[in-house]
Amino acid sequence: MEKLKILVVDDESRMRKLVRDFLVKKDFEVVEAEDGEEALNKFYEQKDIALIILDVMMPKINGWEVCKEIRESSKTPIIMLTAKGEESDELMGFDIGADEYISKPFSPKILVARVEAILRRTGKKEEENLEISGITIDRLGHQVLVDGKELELSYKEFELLTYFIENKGIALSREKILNHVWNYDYFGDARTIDTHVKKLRSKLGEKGGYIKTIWGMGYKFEVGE
Amino acid sequence: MEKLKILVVDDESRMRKLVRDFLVKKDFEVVEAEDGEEALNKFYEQKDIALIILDVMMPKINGWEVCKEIRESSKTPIIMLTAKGEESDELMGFDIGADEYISKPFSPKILVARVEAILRRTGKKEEENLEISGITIDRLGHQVLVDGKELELSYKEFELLTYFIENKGIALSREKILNHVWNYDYFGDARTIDTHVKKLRSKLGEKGGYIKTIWGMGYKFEVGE
DNA sequence: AGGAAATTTCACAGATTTGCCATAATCATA
DNA sequence: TATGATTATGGCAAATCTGTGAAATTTCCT
Repeated sequence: MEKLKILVVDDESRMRKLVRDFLVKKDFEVVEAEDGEEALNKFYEQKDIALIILDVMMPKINGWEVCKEIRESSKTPIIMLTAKGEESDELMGFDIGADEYISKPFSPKILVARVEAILRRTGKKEEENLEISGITIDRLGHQVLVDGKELELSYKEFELLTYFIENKGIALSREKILNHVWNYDYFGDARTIDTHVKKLRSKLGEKGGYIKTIWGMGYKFEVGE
Repeated sequence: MEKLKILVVDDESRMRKLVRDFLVKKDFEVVEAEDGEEALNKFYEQKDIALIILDVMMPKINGWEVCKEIRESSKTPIIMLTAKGEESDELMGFDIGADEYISKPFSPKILVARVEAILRRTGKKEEENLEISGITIDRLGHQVLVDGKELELSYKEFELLTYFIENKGIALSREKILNHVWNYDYFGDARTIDTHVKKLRSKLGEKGGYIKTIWGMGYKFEVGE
């Protein structure tokens, strides 16, 4: 699977390195820029920046300007970093369309968590294959390979499994599943899901156990444990 | 999605109306109160106030008192409105746990921006993990790790523990717990909470002691002491 | 239209959870 | 320390939820 590219903009190289290290550890690809101008250039050069982490205080063009400029033509998520919780800054941050606001000093852990949360929310992996512990989902081909061998699934089964794997580790209520895998105007019985889960589990064989039941709530796809 | 409820407290009806109009335009639901007493009542009646806008100067109970009282049992964001930018006021506002401080006169636009910023900031929590002294709550995964190991909890147990930890350090009455963790239409015995606390404590092992009993009142999650 | 495959619905058995009670243990206070 | 009030606990029955197999429907092809 392609790594997601994140543009990190800060004039302090120490800060960029810090952030980069954490992001790389989480398997993102990092592009750096040390001022607003370079940031804009890199952003336009690379067409596939998935998210931007933007320091406010920078020489030449400051963070607000960069944010505004990018918002003219793109909805790429932006996280703003500002020194201390200056209120006016915060206000401006949201007004001009930043998605998040984190004040320095921050824990890299938090930053990474936010990044992941945002990317999850905006989820832009439409066309890529998903793979997890021997199960490969080929979206374009609409087929699933288990340990390299094709697994025959019906349409709904495929959609359901894909949804599970897209959201691995996340507990999904039946209602949520219904809304995503079925049409929004489906008013049938939520227990239908159970039946599909049953078939999925059985077709997945030993890997069927990855679809865990969360009693009183729904299901969750999770490997291990 | 449900509209978020905002409680607007000010003795001047003109001011309330002004604020309300702006908030309603931004698709919030507004509840009004014209003095501190009414504010507290409304706050406790409605279980789902998302944010409070609180004027300081008010008859009966003033804004500071209201803020303090609410903070005894809740972390609901509070924005204080005070006449003039008196520093002492501002300081006090933050000391007693207000989240923001806006001095009159202010532009409603600013107020709305702050409201949105705060809700954004605090609302994020849905997606983030909570961690405290070895107990990690993975909300998305609907599971709890104790010192890295998964702890099996039932649905209610999970909800209850999450609620405790979200409000760590705050004494929670049984009624309040009931209102948050149980459905609004539950009219059973408040003693049921005791039973769940019992199970939680037992499952948490030595960490079970963090759930403290507040005699005659309810419970509180607190590490140490 | 006929038939096969895919989806849903249904009902029941088996699990798990939840709420409540009785009793023991604690606490606050006179 | 005695007493009334409040909380802790173990146990139980009722309520709730899930897994399944099978039947009922719908969809899709030919």
